[in-house]
Amino acid sequence: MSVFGDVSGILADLNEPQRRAVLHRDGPLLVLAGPGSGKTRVITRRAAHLVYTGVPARNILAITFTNKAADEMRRRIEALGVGRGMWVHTFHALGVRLLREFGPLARVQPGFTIYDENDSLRVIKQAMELAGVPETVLRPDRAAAEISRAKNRLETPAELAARADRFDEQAAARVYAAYEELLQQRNAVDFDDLLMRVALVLQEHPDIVERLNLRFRYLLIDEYQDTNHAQYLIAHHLSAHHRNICATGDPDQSIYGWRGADLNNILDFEKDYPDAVVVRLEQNYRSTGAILQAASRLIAANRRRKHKDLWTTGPVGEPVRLWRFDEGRAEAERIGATIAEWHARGRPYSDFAIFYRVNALSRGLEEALRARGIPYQIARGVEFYNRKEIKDTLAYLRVIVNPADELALRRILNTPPRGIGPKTIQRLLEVAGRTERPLLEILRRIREFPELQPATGKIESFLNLLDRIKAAAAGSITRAVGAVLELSGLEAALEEEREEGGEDRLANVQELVTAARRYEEEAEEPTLEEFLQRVALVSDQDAVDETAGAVMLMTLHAAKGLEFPVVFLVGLEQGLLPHENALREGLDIEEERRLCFVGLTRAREHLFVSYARERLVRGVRLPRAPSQFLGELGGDAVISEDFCEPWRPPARRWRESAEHPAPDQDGFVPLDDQLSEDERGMRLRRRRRTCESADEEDLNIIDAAREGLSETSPYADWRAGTLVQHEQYGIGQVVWIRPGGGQTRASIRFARYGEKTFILELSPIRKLERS
DNA sequence: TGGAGCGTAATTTTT
DNA sequence: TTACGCTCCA
Repeated sequence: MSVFGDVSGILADLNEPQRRAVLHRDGPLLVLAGPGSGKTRVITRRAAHLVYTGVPARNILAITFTNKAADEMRRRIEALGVGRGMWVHTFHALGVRLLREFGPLARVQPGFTIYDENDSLRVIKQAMELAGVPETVLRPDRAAAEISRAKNRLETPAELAARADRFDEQAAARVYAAYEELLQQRNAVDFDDLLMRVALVLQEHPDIVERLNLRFRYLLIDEYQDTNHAQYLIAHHLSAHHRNICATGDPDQSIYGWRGADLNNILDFEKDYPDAVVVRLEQNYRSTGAILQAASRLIAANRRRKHKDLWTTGPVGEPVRLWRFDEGRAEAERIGATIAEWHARGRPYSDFAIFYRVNALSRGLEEALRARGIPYQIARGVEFYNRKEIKDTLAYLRVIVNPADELALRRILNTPPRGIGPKTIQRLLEVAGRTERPLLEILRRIREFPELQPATGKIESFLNLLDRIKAAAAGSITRAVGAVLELSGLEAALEEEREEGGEDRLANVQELVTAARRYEEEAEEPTLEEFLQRVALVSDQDAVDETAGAVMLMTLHAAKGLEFPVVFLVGLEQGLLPHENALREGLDIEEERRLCFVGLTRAREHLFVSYARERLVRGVRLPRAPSQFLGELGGDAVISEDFCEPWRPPARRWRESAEHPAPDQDGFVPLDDQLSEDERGMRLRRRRRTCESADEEDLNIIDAAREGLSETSPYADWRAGTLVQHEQYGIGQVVWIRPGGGQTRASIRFARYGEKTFILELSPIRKLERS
């Protein structure tokens, strides 16, 4: 049965710490797994080992963050000849399953809808209207973030209100209350609810905790560093009795703090479980010695971490290359040229990946690649299930499954156009509000309301349409999807669009039919309800296909968990990485460093990091300063190459001196960004007086970004309290001012317009001079 | 009902 | 630069 034949086979190709993690049986276990240290292997082997030694597979629960990770883990465990019956889920999918079990305890009815972020934002806008909070007071996305934060901490609207001391927090609490009301009316939950409600049920029902502890006797949690408070509590409760919790993760790869992930969950694991066994996986099987050294040096600058010594028995390999350019375009073109060259020498395109901090940087790279005919794939946002035509189609099914889902109902009422315009919808909503009945019920009873008379015919044929789809849905899910497309007129509308030379969105909805068919074939007991709930949890992240034969472009966040033979990490500039918002808020610069660390450690053989001295930011050419991180990853594992044009005055070639060694025979020179903190400080002080060479300027900018405003900044003499004049808003007073990556941000309070934040370089603001 | 025109704002986004 | 949301007009 087993592919190994006997238990010892499971352990044969593991190193010592890996083996310890696999063999550990009962009690809490923390596996601190550095990048490329074979973490997934450990988890899957551990699961297999438990089964081999007598634990029924159904008693094991493995939790991941992404569907992709869950699928991968399931696949690998099954390949070991075990795994049938094992629970391998994302936190959210587990949430759905438990919510279905808990039902009313979690305030949900059968058929409940899961609102994704877009849906949720729409409902929040409606809630803001109900709560009387105008968008000028609180932006809907801010409200959404605030509510999400509260939910992650299990705070109710009342609790948020009690804690709120700022005006916008108060407003957010009121929106939160209205939002919850709407969700309840619509029998809907958002992503955060899938965690919060489960956590609350567990907190309030010890009997359920006990039952689940009996069902799941061993818990495996991956990427533990990314858990938020709700997830932490769920994990804690689910292992409260047996305490067989195995958490794997790496504090150095925690990059979702801004989404509520709490690094303390993993840092304090040993406090939560004083008897925890801790295993460190420090041997790296992925990267060359040079890459590892650079990454290790960088991350060593962080304080909030668990120390690990990453090492490899593999070759040191090529040094990491640090490229400097005059302009972002040159950076993109150099990368394009390198890929073309290497590809001509036999490397497949799929060996290459380009990472950036913000999506906006992808454009220049795309252009450069396209110009050379290099195939590339962007691991982002053409999110299948977020496409309008897909959401339209699914909305019909949502209404069938959950008649209370007003959001979906409103979406389809006039999609495709059938003469039920905003006016009619407005009236319908008024009646629904007045009578406090669900919208669908109003439609059904349309004849009772004289003011809705003009729309009666159209509404009734719409209801008739719904009924026919519902009849089809009783057959099969595939048929239900087909019925929606045919009967609603969506298909015809898309067909027409295609014939007129538009996008082939028809192909997308046909893909949905395929997805439905696949689901029906795979699921044990397929239901439309489950199909919709499953679809709601699919993300674009799942679509990342590393083997597509193309160069991969992605953000650093999307890169986590992946690896590539050749990696380019672009835009290592102050304000980009670290991002200006992290600098400005004085927030988590350490998270930015971890992000950089994640990027570096994706590379197997070759790693290029680059920055430009000027870049087009939102159409404006701005000077850029090299990232402070460049100074931290130095050492002999890194060599610098300067692609700046020699005749450009600010970008002179490196001068030859004791401090600036001549280029070696390969044309590389070390950049003195590689100096230690102390050395740099001293050197800066020594050299500031004679600012002569390009790198000095760069260093000065870094320095300025760290210490405050550059002396040469036109805003050097602006302070909090400085009076300024804005072209539009008139006279105002500076509340705070902070530089960052060639941009100076300031918040200014105007008498009439309140406080606003500006990028001074881009705004029509000048200092008010005393006259 | 849809499109043009204008103003505004601008990380990251496992689910 | 670009994307979105809003208003106004045909």
